[in-house]
Amino acid sequence: MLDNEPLYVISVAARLMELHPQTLRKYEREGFVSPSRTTGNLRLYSSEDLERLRQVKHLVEERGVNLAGVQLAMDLTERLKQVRSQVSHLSRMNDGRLEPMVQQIDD
Amino acid sequence: MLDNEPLYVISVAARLMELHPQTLRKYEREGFVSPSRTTGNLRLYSSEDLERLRQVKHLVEERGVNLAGVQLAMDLTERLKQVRSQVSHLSRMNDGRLEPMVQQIDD
DNA sequence: TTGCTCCTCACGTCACGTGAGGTGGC
DNA sequence: TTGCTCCTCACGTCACGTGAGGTGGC
Repeated sequence: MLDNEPLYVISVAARLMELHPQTLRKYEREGFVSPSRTTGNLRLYSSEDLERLRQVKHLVEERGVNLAGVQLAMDLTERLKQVRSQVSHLSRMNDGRLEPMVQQIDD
Repeated sequence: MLDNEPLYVISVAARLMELHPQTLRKYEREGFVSPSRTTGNLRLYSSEDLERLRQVKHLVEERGVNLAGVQLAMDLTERLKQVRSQVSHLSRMNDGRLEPMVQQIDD
């Protein structure tokens, strides 16, 4: 985390994300995001927090997934990311002699 | 598909799966399962169909995922399966010299 | 004929978003 | 003080499961 990273209180974060402040609090309760706090207990959202919120918002609004589904999808996406990094590691060990078997599809 | 594979009409499939017949029809409408049909248009569920239903039932009942989330989870699981097969292929090419970087976690 | 199947429509329940209400400290 | 924040409670809406109702063919 950078020292001069911008941080946003909930009203600003909510406006930036076009989400209701109560929704941000709910997503925190669900464990999707963990904003830091001021000594006065006010939430401070980092760019990283906003990025997480963007992912959740996309799954909920665009894809109609409920919060249990968001949880699962983020777990699976994380695993996929790990296994893909393993593929890229193994490919490098193979000195570029192999073609990828599976094309990466991004959505 | 085997010739002598057992097939079940909806009442039997529903009893085996402990799901309401209307729920089976709904899951078909959602594209989670595609039972074959008799010439008289009756649904016939194969063991493969039941396995798909088992997965859906698990995600819905145990994990609380809605149907949009089930769709997404099954897509991601399929991709994970493909990438993992790629890992195992690459590992074999490496002649067993490498340790796996990532442990497979099954749930 | 009986008991199944097909379909559509409707209702109860629950999750989720969001507003209200009361509090307290920059 | 004002306008924010904190929290909890409550309500409207929508998705989903499931029942009813009417049909038709093994």
